[in-house]
Amino acid sequence: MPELPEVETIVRNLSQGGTSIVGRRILAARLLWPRGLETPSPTEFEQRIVAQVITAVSRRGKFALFHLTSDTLLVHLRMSGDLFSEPTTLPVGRHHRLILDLEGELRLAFVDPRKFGRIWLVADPATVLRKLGPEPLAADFSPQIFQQRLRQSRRQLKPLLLDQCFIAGLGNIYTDEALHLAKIHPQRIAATVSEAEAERLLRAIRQVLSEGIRRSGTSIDWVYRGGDFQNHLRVYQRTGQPCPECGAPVQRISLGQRGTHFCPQCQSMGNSP
DNA sequence: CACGAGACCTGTTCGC
DNA sequence: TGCGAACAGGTCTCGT
Repeated sequence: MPELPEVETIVRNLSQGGTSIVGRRILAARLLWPRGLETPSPTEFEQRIVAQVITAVSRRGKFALFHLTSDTLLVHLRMSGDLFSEPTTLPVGRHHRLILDLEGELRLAFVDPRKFGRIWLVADPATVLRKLGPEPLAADFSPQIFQQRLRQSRRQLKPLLLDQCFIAGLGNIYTDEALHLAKIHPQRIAATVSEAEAERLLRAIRQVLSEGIRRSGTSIDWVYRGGDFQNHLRVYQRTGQPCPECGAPVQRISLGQRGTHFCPQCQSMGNSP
C-alpha cells in the first residue's frame, strides 16, 4: 500500500482534525511485534518514549516521522503497514504491532499484517534517512539535476526509479504510472534518456504523485486506505486491458522481481535499447 | 557495477 | 469444496 502519496495521506490524517495526535503526551507504549523495532532495544524504547510529547508529524520519502520532545520516532510501512489514531476503548486487532497510548483517550496504532514494517527511535532522524535520494515534489529538485543523475547510471529506468537512493518515495504503482504518462519504456537505460525525456519524466512523476495525494492514495486489495486513485490507474494491474492512450493491450513483464505494466505501443524502446 | 534470487511475512485470488 | 501456486503497495543481503 504505502508509497509517497499514501504516507503523505496518513501523515496528514494524523495531524489534522479532532483525532489529531499532535500536542499529545505519550502515556504508554505497547510493542506487540518487537522484531519490527530496529533501534533501540525494546526495553529502552518503552522507557525512553513514555512522557514525550508529539510535537509534529511529517514525511520524508516513504518514512513517517513523529517529532517528539527529545527524539524522533520513524516508521516505515513497507508492504502492508498502516498508521492511524483510534479511541483507547477499541479492542486491539490481530495485526496491531505498536500502540502508543496518548492523552485524551486516544492512541496511535501501527498495524501491519505482513510484519515487514520497521520502527526507529533516535535522537537524530538523519541517521536513518541519510541515504535517501531527493524528494520528487521539492521545488529545488530541478529537471537539470534529475537528468544529471540519470546520466550517471547504466541501469534500467524501472528498477532505478524504485531505488530510494536515486529518488525517494516512488513505489511500484506510481513508477509504472509515471513511465506510461511520460511514454518511456521501463527498460530504457537511464543514461540514454534525452534532456526532453528527462523533463517529461520528472513532470510525469510529479503529476502522478500529486494526483495520488489529491485522491488520498490508492486502495487495492484487502489493505484498504480510503483513497480512490485505483480508479484512475492507466496501466498498473491492468494487464491485457486497453491502454487509455492508444487502445493497445497493456503488457506485464517482470523487472527486478516486480510486476511491471506498460503499453508496448506508447512506451516503445525506439532506437535506443 | 548491475542483476537475479532468496529472505522476511500474511492474506487473497486463481487454476485445476 | 479443497488445495497448492502465484501474487501483493518494500527493502535487504548474497552470489554471479
